[in-house]
Amino acid sequence: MLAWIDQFPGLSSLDESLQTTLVERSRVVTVPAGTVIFGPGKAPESLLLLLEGVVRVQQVAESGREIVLYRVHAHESCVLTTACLLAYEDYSAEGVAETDVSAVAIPRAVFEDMIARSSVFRRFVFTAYSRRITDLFMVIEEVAFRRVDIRLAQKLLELASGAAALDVTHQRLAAELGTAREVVSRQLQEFQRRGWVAAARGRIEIRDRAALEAFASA
Amino acid sequence: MLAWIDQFPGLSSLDESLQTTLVERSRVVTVPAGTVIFGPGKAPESLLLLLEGVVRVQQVAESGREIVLYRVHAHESCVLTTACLLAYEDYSAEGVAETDVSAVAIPRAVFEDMIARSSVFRRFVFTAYSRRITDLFMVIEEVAFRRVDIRLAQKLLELASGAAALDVTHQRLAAELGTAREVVSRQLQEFQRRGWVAAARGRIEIRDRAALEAFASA
DNA sequence: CCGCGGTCCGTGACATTGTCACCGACGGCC
DNA sequence: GGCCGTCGGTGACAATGTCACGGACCGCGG
Repeated sequence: MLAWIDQFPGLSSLDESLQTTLVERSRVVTVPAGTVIFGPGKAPESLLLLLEGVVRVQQVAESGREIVLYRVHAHESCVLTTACLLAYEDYSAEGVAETDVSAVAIPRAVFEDMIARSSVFRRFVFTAYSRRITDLFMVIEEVAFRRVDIRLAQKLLELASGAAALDVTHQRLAAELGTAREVVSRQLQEFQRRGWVAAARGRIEIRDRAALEAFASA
Repeated sequence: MLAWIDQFPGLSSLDESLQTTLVERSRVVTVPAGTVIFGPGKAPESLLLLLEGVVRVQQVAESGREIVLYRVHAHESCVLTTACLLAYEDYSAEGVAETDVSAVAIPRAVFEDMIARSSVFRRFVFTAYSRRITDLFMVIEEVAFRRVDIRLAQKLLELASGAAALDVTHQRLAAELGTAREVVSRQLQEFQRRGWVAAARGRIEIRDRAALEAFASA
């Protein structure tokens, strides 16, 4: 039952004995879509390595406005927020299971032990860290310096990921971008006027991908 | 010459032998104000622990717009950006010495060694990490959700830090907040009209701290 | 002393984005 | 069918960002 380790390239070169330790001292958990995995007042007690599903990490303001910081996909880990919570207290981001999720939970003590014993594990953790931090830098750059119409076009393409349509509400798109619903609605109308998309309740169809892509990279 | 370790509360409980190792295998460096310590195309090869001075970490967009992410003060470390660079490559933030800086430079190999050998050192590093990440979350929240007039008032009070006046240009304030100079100029005029501040070329005098504070916390 | 170049700041017109207060449409559900 | 919650559209307005200026100020060399 060492199977899951193979899903994490950064861990496959761990010593045989450490692999065994890691597998024996962790357990696989599953949570249904929509679960708040961690957040203010709900510190995780383990480091999660995702086997299946997607976790969305977002920030919620008192005003109710939201912004998505990044997503953790299968074969990635929640290091940043987790380790953050291990060391420090106050906190405002939350992680939500976007789909049903299964993950390996590594208890804090095991995490510390592995960090101490394995340079491979250290590299795994620090690499994951730096990738997330780079994501945060990108979010800051986007929010501070880029126009919302451009960002919306990018986000539509990203969420569609090749499909011809995506099921998403204006409110959700606004939360992705950290803006207001009305702004998204207006921009979508404009996109629609230009024939780039077609909108229906909770659904957006991509009509002219090329044009959207050109606009998104402007 | 174990003196500098005492300046870092998180390290003072290190084993005697590890303290010695750390001091022997690192060296103290000094850089003049204005130096770009790290940035795109200039990866640091060491972890820096600041003994004296302030390092400003900021992001610069192609458009020339800037935003300050956080500052590293004496008795803190540059873990985030440094370890980030140790593990991962592309990067867009830069660190600038705001004052003359003296710091302990811990080479990468020593850093890794200490992480492996000392739980105290690990705690020191992860705590510093999480503090910075919390800073980044705050920046995102500020930029995405808060009004610039409020943020400007906060920033003025923060930069003045008790003094009656501060020497800073509108351009610099704009970079602190990630906005445009014109916006700062307009807001400062409004503050001046209300009698809260008095502005001169490169200098802002705080006239009514109480009012500013009240406004900043609104 | 004067001129000169660079930095710093002010300004008006305009585009973009955010906020507020609505309203109607639509979809389940009893 | 009526009710209710979600979803999206709208207009007016405020806040913020952009652009293109121009003038004030500073240090410096002639």
